[in-house]
Amino acid sequence: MDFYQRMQQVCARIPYGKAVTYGQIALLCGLPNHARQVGYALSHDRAGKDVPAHRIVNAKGILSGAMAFDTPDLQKTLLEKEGVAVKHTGEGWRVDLKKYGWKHTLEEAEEFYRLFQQKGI
DNA sequence: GCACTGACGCGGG
DNA sequence: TCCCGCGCCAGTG
Repeated sequence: MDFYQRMQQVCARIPYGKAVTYGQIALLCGLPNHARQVGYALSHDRAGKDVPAHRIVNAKGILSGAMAFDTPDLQKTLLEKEGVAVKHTGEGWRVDLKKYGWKHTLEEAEEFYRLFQQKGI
């Protein structure tokens, strides 16, 4: 099970209407400090094309919007369609991670990873 | 092997 | 909260 396969498994478990950060994805894969690889993987479709990439944002909750989607507003549109409020700020479109974040604490993330390991993934 | 790149993260002020 | 600097690491040429 390599990094990209794990990523696919983790991404597939992101709940509808929630947002997660790159760093959390890496952590849930059991590989801390690999946030950049998560971004790389998504932008190059290394983790499969059916992952909910629009639910992945950076640590501040800012949408990448780096033309990685077909249209610049696609990520924002998809999130709003799921009931996630997206607010425009100086840095770009931002979601409230306090409200819509999937995992809020390190403990929750570690617990999730333990369950992941038990399944042999 | 080397240098550079990037959908990033974090601590300090 | 915002801004800044430094750290991080697989891919790529």
